[in-house]
Amino acid sequence: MNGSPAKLLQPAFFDRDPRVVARALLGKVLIRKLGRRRLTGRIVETEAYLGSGDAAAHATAGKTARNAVLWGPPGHAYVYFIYGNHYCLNVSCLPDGEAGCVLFRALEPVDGIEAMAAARGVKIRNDSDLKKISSGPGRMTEAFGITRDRDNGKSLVSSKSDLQLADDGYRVRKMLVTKRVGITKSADEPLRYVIAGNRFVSGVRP
DNA sequence: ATATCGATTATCT
DNA sequence: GATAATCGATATG
Repeated sequence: MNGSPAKLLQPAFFDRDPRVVARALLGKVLIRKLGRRRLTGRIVETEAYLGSGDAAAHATAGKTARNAVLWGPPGHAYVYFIYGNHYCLNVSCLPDGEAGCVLFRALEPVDGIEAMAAARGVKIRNDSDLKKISSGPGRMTEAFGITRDRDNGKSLVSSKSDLQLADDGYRVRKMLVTKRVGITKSADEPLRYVIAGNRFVSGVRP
């Protein structure tokens, strides 16, 4: 449990440019409700994907069955399968009819750490093993049991949803902006946002 | 410490 | 038939 009660984010939070939303999401929490238990992770790394003009975005080639959620109302989950192995979670941005999203790349485990570690198949022997739970887009979806069948198109801002985004009052001190990871097109755009110094950011750290 | 590579499948050319 | 918003294992310095 957490000291301050987490407040569910509103649809209007996501009815903005993905770059604004991606920054604003740092420090917020992702919650998976499992009966009376819950998994919680703090968002420490995001990337913005825009509409037309962003060659790296799935929206760039137009609307298809796979990416239709991107054109839907803001605050909904866009989940896709990648590299034959992994799911990635995004949240739709901008008003209904406009495409754009934020990719979640890493979470700091908060609640349900044992359950998440089990879902990932990792044993927590020491402090650094915690990073294996949800530091990476494919890792965090596995920890949360996020799949396309289960979660694609689902609202992340409904009190009835089992997957939610909320604000628990945490304040981000400093944020860094870098290039996005793992893409070949539009690879130099500064659209990745991380909480400075947070050890759960994906990749190698100094 | 960094580098390379195989896994495995939905989607698009 | 090629590619992909990745991960984990293995090899090498």
